[in-house]
Amino acid sequence: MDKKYTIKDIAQMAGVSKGTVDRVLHNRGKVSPAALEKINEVLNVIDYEPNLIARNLKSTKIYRICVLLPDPVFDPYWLPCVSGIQDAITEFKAYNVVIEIHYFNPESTKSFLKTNETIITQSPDAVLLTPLFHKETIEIIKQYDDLGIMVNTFNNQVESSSIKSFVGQDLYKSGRVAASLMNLILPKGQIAIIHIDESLKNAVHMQEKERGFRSYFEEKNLSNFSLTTLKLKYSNIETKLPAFINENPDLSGIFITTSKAYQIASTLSNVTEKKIALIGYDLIDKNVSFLNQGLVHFLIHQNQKRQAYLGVSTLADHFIFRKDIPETILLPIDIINVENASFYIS
Amino acid sequence: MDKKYTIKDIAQMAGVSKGTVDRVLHNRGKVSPAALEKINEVLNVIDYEPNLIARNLKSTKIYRICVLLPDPVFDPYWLPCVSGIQDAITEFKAYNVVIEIHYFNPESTKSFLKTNETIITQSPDAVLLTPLFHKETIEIIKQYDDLGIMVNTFNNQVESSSIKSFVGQDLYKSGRVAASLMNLILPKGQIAIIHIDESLKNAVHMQEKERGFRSYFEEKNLSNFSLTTLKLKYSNIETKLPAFINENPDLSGIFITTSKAYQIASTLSNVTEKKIALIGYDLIDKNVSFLNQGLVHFLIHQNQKRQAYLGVSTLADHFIFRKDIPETILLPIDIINVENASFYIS
DNA sequence: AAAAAAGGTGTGTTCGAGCACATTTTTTTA
DNA sequence: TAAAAAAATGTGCTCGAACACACCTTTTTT
Repeated sequence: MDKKYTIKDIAQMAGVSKGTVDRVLHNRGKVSPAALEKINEVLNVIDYEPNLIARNLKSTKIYRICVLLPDPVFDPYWLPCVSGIQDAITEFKAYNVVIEIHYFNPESTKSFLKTNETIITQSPDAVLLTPLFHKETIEIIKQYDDLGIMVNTFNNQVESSSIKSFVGQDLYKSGRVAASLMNLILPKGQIAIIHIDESLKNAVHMQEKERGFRSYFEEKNLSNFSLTTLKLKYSNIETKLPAFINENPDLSGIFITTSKAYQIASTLSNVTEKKIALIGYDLIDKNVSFLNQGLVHFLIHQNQKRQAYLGVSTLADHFIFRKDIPETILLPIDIINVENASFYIS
Repeated sequence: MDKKYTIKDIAQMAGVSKGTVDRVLHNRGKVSPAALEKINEVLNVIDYEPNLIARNLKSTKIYRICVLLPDPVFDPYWLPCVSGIQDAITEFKAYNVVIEIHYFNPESTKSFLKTNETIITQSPDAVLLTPLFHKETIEIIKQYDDLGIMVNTFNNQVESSSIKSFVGQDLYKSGRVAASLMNLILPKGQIAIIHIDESLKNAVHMQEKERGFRSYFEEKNLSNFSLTTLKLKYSNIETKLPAFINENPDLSGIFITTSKAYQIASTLSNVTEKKIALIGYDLIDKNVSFLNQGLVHFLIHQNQKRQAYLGVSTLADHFIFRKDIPETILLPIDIINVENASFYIS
């Protein structure tokens, strides 16, 4: 019953040749009704699963997947993605799948567009990208779609019917998780929601997290808390943050919506002795260092490595094994404190 | 440069036949020093990676892996393992790997031994088991070793040189994680560490968690807490727990070292109105239900599904792709509260 | 009625590794 | 030096799916 049937087996059972069975299996036509019926009868009885190894061995087609990634040189946030994609490269090297990373400067739309052009000249079978620049991404995706190049996204969500799949996290919910932890650390007081970003490219990202964060406090009617939003840039943290702390003596917690918690922690430790609860995102080295020092209380792990890995591996599995590509994959919102951090760092 | 070389390519480059190349690659001998050198020269220049698909297609050998699992009928704790193994079955069905689950009654050593005998008669290539019964497991593993059957373990750790691999969690550290969360919820008071188990088969498991839990409070010198250990059985929770609560009016938190937090939560809700912080293990339905009701504050996810999956998949990867089997795989200690639970339930 | 086209079927080759076996070359022995 | 043994090397088949192509049969066209 567990026996694995081959096309040859089916041919023998149906009393035809393997060529005819092949034509039936692939709907290639040129089969008489009589033969079709005989073969279908056999197929209904047995459970035929084509041998994927044999199929793959024969196919000489090489699948090309390009990954469009912000250069980690500009932001270490993207470093784990490289490692995730390298895992995929190793895994699928044996099959006829070539995966290439193309970097762009996350601060420059021009760089983004230029790298996309390079990719288009390569005419890959699929592209995985992070839609950092909303308007430009929509344009680009349309181009890919016209060329018949499949597009998957990760990290940032963008609405487009041309996108095959999205891998990421539920940002609203992750804001709620942060809020629930903050509520555990603090009995009351003022909480600042700090967005740090040079440009506005992460705007939606950050807003969703804030929305989730606020929704928790509103829903629970926690009136002994007051929430304030603060927008900062890398360049003005050192001046604006101390000023904000002076103006808000009741401040007892800060939720940082990006991976830049370390910048807040660092500035904070120079400015005040006061114990302020910090919750941020991502296990980048500097954040973990402050976590270990006790200056950051919790980090939410967005698992970019796995996001990137899943982004390409679903594509590769689709090409090699004809697996379906799930429309959305939402990764769990991992809660990290000093005690369990080491297990998430790879 | 990325070109994939075949044995035929190497043969051509070295000016020998593919048979000779094959003998060199597999150290099968019967190769002249001259030929050896020529081939090695080529191998040093190019980066030869055998085509795993072709290798696997040829091999007619069917690998058999047996999984020895406590029947989830007796304890739903084991249910996710079944699903994890089924994932592996689906994944490796295409290759020549047959994976079978054999159930035993976790309350009966006899059942454990009997199932092992059944497995031995099947003479599989490898066995994955949960060493619930320490003494019996040691015996059994020795038997498997003598028969040349590879043994992997998961969930419970057992010392034996015959064991190839262990997949699980660092229980000491998971106790510490629980402690750090408890310390966050409570400012002070008495905390009970409750072990619930019918027999002693989980003794080591539970003790490690307790040790970790206590170590956290000792290390931090948290003198405003007092820790008490309490051992219960399924049958006497309803009587002993209320009595314990009466005797300890200062009790403000409970750490349950097994997956039976729901039993404590259920009894507690009938006995007292007092808000007692509960931290337990595992995302079984009843636990999640109490988590959603707010009666359980945190659950630590032991991810049995992934444990079981990794247990067999490392074996299958070893057989198919000759991958190394890691000696220990420690899964992350996932912190779950009501806000992020849904993402971990599959 | 002959030729052409379309329909139907089977055969044979390919992919790359692995291994059995045949063949050639070298060395040893009588 | 010839025969036997050993060593070295090459050839050819297998695994299963995919597909090209050759072949035969039936239908359509001129």
